[in-house]
Amino acid sequence: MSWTDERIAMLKKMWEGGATASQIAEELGGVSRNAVIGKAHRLGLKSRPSPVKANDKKKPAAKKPAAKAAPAKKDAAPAKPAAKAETKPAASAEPAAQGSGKPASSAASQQADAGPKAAPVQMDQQNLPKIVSVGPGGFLRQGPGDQQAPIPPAPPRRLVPAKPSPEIADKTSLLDLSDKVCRWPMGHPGEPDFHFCGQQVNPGFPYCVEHCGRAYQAQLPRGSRKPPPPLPFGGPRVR
DNA sequence: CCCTGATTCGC
DNA sequence: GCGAATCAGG
Repeated sequence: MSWTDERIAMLKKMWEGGATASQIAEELGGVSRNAVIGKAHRLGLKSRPSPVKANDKKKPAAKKPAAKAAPAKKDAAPAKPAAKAETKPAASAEPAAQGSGKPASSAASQQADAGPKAAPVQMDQQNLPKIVSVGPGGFLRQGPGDQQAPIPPAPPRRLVPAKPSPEIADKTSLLDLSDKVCRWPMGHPGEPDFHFCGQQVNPGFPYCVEHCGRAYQAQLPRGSRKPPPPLPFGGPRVR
């Protein structure tokens, strides 16, 4: 697989959106988690709340000199790493049946990218796992503190009907996203029919009125673990 | 164990 | 430029 513009765009979107490298790799398909990370770095998108980089030593000089040069090839290592528990190399799950055209409405799951600054959902990288509502894929969103009013969705006004705007007669692709259109994902990235809602947004929200209703449903805490990323792209994919 | 991202380095 | 191997923290 090569890094086409689309794939790179997808990578950026997801990476910036908070999706993990694994999720990105899985959605892109045909690439490993490492490939995604490597590419991300080469693209300059680096650093994000990395679990392994929590420490802020004033002396960054602390590297792994001894462990570096040698480990690459285990030169004189007497015993090889018995535990080569490398997780399965993401088998590219390409949609085999394309001709049948599956309904994308099955289950919207992915994220919808970082919304406008005014978006009710804050994208704080260090935010606390306060979960109270569910987003696109069923993943949980942040707490009320980050969400302002629970739901000021659509007051009165004549709201955009369910008919698509003329400007978005066709599918709204990843690259067509803007502050004006609903970013609710339809289907999954990487799939042939993946696109975004594209409706006119509910002013102040990243989604249209209809999807705001789905995005901001309150859901009280439960046994639900999984702090969820701010804007998880690879939401619980329905498989 | 699992997960995460970071880094290195041979290709 | 790419990504597997590896490292290292949670």
